[in-house]
Amino acid sequence: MIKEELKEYLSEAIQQAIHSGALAPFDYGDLNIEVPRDASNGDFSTNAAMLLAKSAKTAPQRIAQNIVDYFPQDTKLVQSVEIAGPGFINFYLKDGWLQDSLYKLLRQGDRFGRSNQGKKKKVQIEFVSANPTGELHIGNARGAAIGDTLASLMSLCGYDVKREFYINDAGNQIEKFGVSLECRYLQELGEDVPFPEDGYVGQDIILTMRQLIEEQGDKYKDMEPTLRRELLTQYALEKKISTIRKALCDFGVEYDVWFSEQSLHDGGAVADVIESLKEKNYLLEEDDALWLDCRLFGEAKPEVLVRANGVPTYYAADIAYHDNKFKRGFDQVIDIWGADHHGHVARMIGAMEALGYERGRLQVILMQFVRLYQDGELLKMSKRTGTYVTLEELVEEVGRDAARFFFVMRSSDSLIDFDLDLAKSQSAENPVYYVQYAHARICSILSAAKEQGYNLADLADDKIRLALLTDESEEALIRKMLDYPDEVIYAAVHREPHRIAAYIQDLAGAFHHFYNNCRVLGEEEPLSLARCALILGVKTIIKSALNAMGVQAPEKM
RNA sequence: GCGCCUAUAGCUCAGUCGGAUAGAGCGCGCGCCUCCUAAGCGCGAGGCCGUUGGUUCGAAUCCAAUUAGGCGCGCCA
Repeated sequence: MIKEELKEYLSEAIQQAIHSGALAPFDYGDLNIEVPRDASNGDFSTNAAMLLAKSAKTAPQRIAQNIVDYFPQDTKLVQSVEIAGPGFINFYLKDGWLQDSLYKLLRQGDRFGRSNQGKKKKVQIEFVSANPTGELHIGNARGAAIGDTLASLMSLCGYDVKREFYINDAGNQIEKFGVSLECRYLQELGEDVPFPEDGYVGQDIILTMRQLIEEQGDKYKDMEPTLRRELLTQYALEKKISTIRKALCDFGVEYDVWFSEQSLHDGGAVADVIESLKEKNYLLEEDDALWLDCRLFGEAKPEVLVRANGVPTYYAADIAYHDNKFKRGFDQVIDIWGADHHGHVARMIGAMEALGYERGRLQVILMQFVRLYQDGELLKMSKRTGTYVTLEELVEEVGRDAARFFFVMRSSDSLIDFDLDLAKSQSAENPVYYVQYAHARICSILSAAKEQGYNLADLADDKIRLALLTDESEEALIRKMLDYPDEVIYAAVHREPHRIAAYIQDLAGAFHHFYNNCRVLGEEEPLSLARCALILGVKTIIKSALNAMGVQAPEKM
């Protein structure tokens, strides 16, 4: 809000300078106001003069001087404007602006941090979408943490966000799954059946079949194999999906939609989308298979859509799925995939373009892998062989809050080495506790204040003398608090949820610094009340940010 | 071989369309609880921002090359 105001003054100054002939007319785009790292460079600053030097064909210093000369004199906000370094323009605001801003922040309460950046644009975020043939592993946990947090942040920014899980309940994997299930089923009934070489050796599917036998006995034993596999698969999928749903729910993630791949085949959507690609002349027939000519949108080679055996590929189904997303009216579709799906990105985006959807409406965020170490050895994770650490185990080991914070705080571009042996000790050192501790401390102070008879009913009232908050640590804290809405927007717009984790650590740090510098209780009442108001604001922001990350904000620790 | 991601303090990582003296946590050294939660705070040591070249007023950030690691390049998903 202050940045916007400064931007207007700045733009006014440039126009005045041009109008009076001090500067030759030129185009200036979006002006950038930032908060200097070092407060001695002003409360706010802009590098506009340096950026404009080229298009204005004038030295940065001269532009800066002209802007300063024509800067509005009588604003209620700005105390002074000066030029520094190679052409920075630094703004110093009038005393009390921080405290006034804090007042506005407090009036907004838990709406502080929300914005209309997204203008209710309809956004769908698809994440995790793990094969329902096994349990969720630690890599899925990362995707869950990132996707859910991004969704929350975008919601705060005024996007209309839906979370979606795509269930791969069709195709080859499911066939193999069925064969493995059938084999385990028969083995559990005492038959000597060899286990398929590429089957799913996980213990979990043995347990699932055991459960089936307990519930329904051996009634599938003499059934026709194809039908039997189908029924066993159906049974196991339901179990698996509900297990997955529960694990995610325990991890704090709830989806709006669980979308079945099979439904796309059954409903004819796959056939339809192939037909429309055919009409647009994107298809080739070769070796009895049907290919999408990806070269038409810049890819190296065609890709199979329908195999020689008549079965559509995963790619074909995924095109139909994304077509379906846009047909449901989403303006923006975001997928979060593991790095191993990298090769799939360009051809999915290309296929959407081929279908006539504007480039940019589908965006894919790739996350690098989580590598697991144990006893210094790399563990190869594989769902098929059943060697992986599950989401449940992770939550049990390190706790949901620590796990979510850990995954959200790292950029999705970074490869994570996760050492199981250190997981627990790491969790004790996890920065999440630093942030939660700040929240708990505040709660404790506020409840003590209440006990001591302070009236905390309306700390956002204009009778609270926020002007008393002039300690260096108080002002630094307020500055940090004021950053929150911009941080949320930045994280949401750039799809970088890890930034909010970094921000909230900074905020907690500023609070702890304040705590060690100033006493809240036991001062003269007006000051104590002002400080109560201050920390209430901090608490609100921490809670909002942790909530977006799916992390608890405890009242006590 | 081709494509994508990564390389910043001893370790794990941030670093805002290129901007002012490159930051945090952990670990290490010193100090701070008669006081609202010491899961905290303060001070200090620790950097060729992988390497080389380029772009410009200015590069950890952009471009090229190169080295190392991860991932992908299937009628798998």
